[in-house]
Amino acid sequence: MPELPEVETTARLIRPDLVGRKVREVNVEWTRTLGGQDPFAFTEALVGATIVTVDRRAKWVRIALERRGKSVGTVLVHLRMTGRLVVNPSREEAPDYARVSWRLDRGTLHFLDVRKFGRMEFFRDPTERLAGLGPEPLGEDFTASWFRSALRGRSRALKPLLLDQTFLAGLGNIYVDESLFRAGLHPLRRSDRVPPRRADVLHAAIRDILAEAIEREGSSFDGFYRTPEGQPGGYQHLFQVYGREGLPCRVCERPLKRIVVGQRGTHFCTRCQPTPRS
DNA sequence: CTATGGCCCTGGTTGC
DNA sequence: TGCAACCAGGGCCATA
Repeated sequence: MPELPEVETTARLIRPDLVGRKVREVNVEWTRTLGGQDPFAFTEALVGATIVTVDRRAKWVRIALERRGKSVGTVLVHLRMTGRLVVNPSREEAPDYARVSWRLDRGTLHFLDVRKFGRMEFFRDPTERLAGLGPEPLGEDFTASWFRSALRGRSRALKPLLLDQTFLAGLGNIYVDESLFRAGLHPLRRSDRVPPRRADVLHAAIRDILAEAIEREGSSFDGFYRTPEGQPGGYQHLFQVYGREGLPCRVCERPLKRIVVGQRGTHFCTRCQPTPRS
């Protein structure tokens, strides 16, 4: 499932094929991908516009558009579970599971999505849509001291709190489990009971793991995530706990455990991440 | 504020 | 072999 590293990789790899391109035609094959927006209005907003930037905020890919040198809006793409963005040379037939396609003056951008949870939405000003998001884990705002007091200010279990995009933006199920393992923290530990020193370790773990995963172009393990070029990522080879239920912990060799927390599969080591007292 | 559960979706896996 | 039930899960929403 695409999380920050996979979305970052996607944005980086499609950017060179998109920046400077003009949208010639838009095809909406699955209306709900537009998240309730009218397909005609969506198409009208895009056709004739030129792509000026492609970047990422949280798990959103942002594609900014202009006309005659003036900004006209931004398309936000959320890959959710199985979404992918790929750019094909023009004239090729739309690949399987193409939900929205943009024919460009050179090539075609396809939004592929098996499970149809993904979204592609147009905003004149995307600020409001992104307003509630927490800080970027790799950004300057996400400091150890901010994190320490932010944890103290909440009293939720770490796992759901780190998944909460309004608290911290970009983590998903995989990288939360991996970060908690590296920091030696149980997923059900309450955030306000994390000692400051340990909060610092978790802070570093989150940043280091995300950076390492970006270096390896994300994680591929279930046949879904691929880079826009069709290649699997490489970080799955470095998983310590995710998807390793029953296998020996790489640190202490005790079999790893899987529980369900907030309807999410949660993987951890009972020895390296001791159970909180209450 | 926090917790829980349903919903959206489909392909792959499991169970009989 | 065939088929139905079940599962994964990010974000959002309703409810307690």
